Amino acid sequence: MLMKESVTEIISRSVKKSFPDEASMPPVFLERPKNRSHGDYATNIAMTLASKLKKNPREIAAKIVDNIDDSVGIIDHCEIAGPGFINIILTQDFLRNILLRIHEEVEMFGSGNIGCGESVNIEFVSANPTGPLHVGHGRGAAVGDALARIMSKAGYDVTREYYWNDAGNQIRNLGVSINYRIRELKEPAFSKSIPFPENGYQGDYVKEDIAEVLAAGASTVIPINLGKICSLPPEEISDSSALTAETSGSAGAKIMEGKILQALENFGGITFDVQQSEKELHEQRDVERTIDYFSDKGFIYEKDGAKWFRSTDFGDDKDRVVKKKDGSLTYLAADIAYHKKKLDKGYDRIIDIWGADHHGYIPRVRGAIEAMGFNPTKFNVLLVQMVTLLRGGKPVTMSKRSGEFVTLQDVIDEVGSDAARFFFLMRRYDSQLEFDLDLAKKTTADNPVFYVQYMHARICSILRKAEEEGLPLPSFKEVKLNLLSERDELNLIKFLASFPEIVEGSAMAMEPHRITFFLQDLAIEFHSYYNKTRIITDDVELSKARLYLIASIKTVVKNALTLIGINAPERM
RNA sequence: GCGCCCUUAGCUCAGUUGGAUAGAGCGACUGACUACGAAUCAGUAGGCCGGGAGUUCGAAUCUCUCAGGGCGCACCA
Repeated sequence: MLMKESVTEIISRSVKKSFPDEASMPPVFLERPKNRSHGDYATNIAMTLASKLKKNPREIAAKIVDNIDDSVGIIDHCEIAGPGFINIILTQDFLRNILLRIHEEVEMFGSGNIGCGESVNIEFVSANPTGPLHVGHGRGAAVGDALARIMSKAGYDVTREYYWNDAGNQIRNLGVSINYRIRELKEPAFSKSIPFPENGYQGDYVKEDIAEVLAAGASTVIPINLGKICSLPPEEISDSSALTAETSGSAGAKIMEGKILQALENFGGITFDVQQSEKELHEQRDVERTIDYFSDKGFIYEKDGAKWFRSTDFGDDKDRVVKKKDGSLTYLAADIAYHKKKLDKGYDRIIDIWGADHHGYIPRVRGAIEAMGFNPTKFNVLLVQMVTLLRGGKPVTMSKRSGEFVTLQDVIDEVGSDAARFFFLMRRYDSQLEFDLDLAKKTTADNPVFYVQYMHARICSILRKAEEEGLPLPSFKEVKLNLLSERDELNLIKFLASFPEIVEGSAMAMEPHRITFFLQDLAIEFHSYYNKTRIITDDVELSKARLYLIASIKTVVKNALTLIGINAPERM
């Protein structure tokens, strides 16, 4: 049980005991006061009861405090402050015993069950397989992966999913781009007479990662007809309706999918439980069936030769086409089928992580979800804001059209996976992020990721040193924890004790950045403590107690870093 | 034109259900190495929480309005 829960329960019991005649009482909420002199926890319950009971909040508070029955010895004492806050001060013994729990639970410390096994599907990245991942995708990946880890830790049953948009026009556009590059490889003069396809993908990867591979016959996943591509009349190379375009596009997409998954693997080992292909939804007629299902329910009508989803019935500002005049299905149609498939699997909650530029798309998908009878509040879209890379204090210019952009892999190669992950999680996901590449590489305290990892390495170093001096990490029985009586030491213990609550709050609010902030705050506290306090002293008992403390810190730091997919180095 | 998000210290940002004197980091300035990692630490300065109105015991937080910035408004994906 969380420390906070135990305290909440004690206060709740006292509230009931103080006012037994009241049928219903508002729940007790505890907060951590910003000001440390206001205790370890504070509650405003007396103030919220004041209007209901028509009494002075301070009187109510006094009564509640009087009726507190704390047999376990968690609460040292309470103070009534200001307009009627109850400030709660915990006993030092109770706090110190948290260290025992950390040493017992090790990597499990921080786990909780606020999720109650609720099944959650988190879909993230889902970048189109028409090009490499760029920095924006990297942020989505960092957020999604961390959220999945955090929610798992908090007791949710998490499924991680990637949706491949491997069908439609963009794949054919990729196909004509590939065909053009293949032709160019085979006939060096080709590009002089025929211009590059208008909607084509200009990036070098089309040439280097796809066309060269296919031209060499190296990919066998989807066979392409090289002879046909090379014998096409030159003006038809840009014809995206040609079968060769689709085949080459699919072959190229397969190659890109591999590259994307590899980049994610390199990014702190991001993997997925489920990968859903859009093409497959079409091939298995899931999309057609979903439209039929919507038709049966009366959500579809025909106008101007197209089929429309009546999304305005569900809060959208206009109805949306699902089947075009030419008989082809829209992207939305497939996406509805895709979400139906997820819902049919029975998830309690669906979380989609999208780039913020897709926000206009939410009402129609939410509408479709509501139309399927799913509670729309269980469908969450996290919109991840854009990233600006800075080098030398100046934004790095990127243009998707010309194919000049910095890929996620480039950033990983330059600053490392750990720093990239940390930087992507240094802000709330919904605020724009400035990513300073120079800062991310620095090995000084200015660089937050370094500063945090250094805390871990430093602790490891001290523990090694202690061991060399014949002071191995003591067991709980050999430690006199009451020697940890410095203010800094108790503060550090409080930090560690709050970790499970941080995880819980982070999971419930779906805000991974809270873990990053927690780590930075803890690092400040630790480095400061280290600087004014010697861990290894002539006093063996005191040294043992302090070693026990810093070993606890090490465990919590490692657990927190793991939640955001970052290594906890023993040496740097 | 309509819709969504944003505006907090010089810069980049936190601020959990509305709570007490609004917090960090960076940058700036002043200090600390016979040391378990100075790859660090201690201290100082810096604010009308974009403006205005409302809701209430109480607002950075909720509502309205105005200004400034970003992003969307396809039978594209």
